[in-house]
Amino acid sequence: MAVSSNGLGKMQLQIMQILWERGHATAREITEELNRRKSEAQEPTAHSTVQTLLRKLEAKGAVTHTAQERTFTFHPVPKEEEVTVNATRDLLARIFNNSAYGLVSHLIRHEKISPTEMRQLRELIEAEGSDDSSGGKK
Amino acid sequence: MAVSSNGLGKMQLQIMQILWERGHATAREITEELNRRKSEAQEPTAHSTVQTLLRKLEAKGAVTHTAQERTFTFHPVPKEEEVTVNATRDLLARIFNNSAYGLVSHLIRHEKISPTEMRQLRELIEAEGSDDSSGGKK
DNA sequence: GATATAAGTTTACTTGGGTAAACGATGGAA
DNA sequence: TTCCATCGTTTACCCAAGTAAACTTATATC
Repeated sequence: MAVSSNGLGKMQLQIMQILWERGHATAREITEELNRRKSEAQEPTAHSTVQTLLRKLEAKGAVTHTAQERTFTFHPVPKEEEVTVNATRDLLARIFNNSAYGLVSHLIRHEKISPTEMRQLRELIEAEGSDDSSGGKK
Repeated sequence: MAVSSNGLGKMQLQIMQILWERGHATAREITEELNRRKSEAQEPTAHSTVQTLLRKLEAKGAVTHTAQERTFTFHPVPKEEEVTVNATRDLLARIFNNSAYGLVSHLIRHEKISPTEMRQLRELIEAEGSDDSSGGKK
């Protein structure tokens, strides 16, 4: 394995994201959307590459397909949230010693957060801090 | 490439972490520390594997070495913070559409944060929110 | 009906991470 | 002085991701 311990590579993740947004898509649609998203100037991804990636995604159970005539429509299997949770936990474990606090303080120190977002964040934390039964945790 | 777009694999990152902690170390020290850290029950990593990894790390400029007699002492090249920033930005870009706020709110919703940490977090955000000149940002 | 088009399938290659045995050299122990 | 432990080096796999051409088949078109 490699990258992100979601079990999904960079391209694979992008394909999943397209599927999550649309609900489902054909290989052709995915190829086009993928290339629409990358800035011109960089090589578009070949359609056959996308098909190979879909194949590998299906092999590992990340997508399924249904057939319309002779065209496949692909459906995402894992929920986006699940992948998000895994990817985040991976970073947490690998870099922040499983300290969510460590990650947040890193973000505040090193990443730009607009005043608006800062305010929202404050509200979020106020709410969560005073009411511990908000139910989101795991 | 793969995993984490720090340009460092899982093992490579662990080696770097040991080097950051100690400042420097021999291959043998790294192997031992690495295996000390993994729970018994799982296979220790062979020393030659560690040497190969060090070699690859050196090839990509992540470590350098100095020789004492016929033993190499390895030194980390990038700062830990730099790698942390990159790994975090990678997650941010790939999963959270570059929204630090999105990541933080995800953490609050899905990861356990102790009341103590929650309080520290609140303080951190209060401080940052009211005083914008804390200098950490980039 | 011949053919271009487009879908899926097969095959193949590159790169990078991880794993580790085999090998050569050297220095200390017996 | 011989031999073993230990360096570092060389060599060799395996696997996953990514890339994509080549191939097969079927359909729609001229």
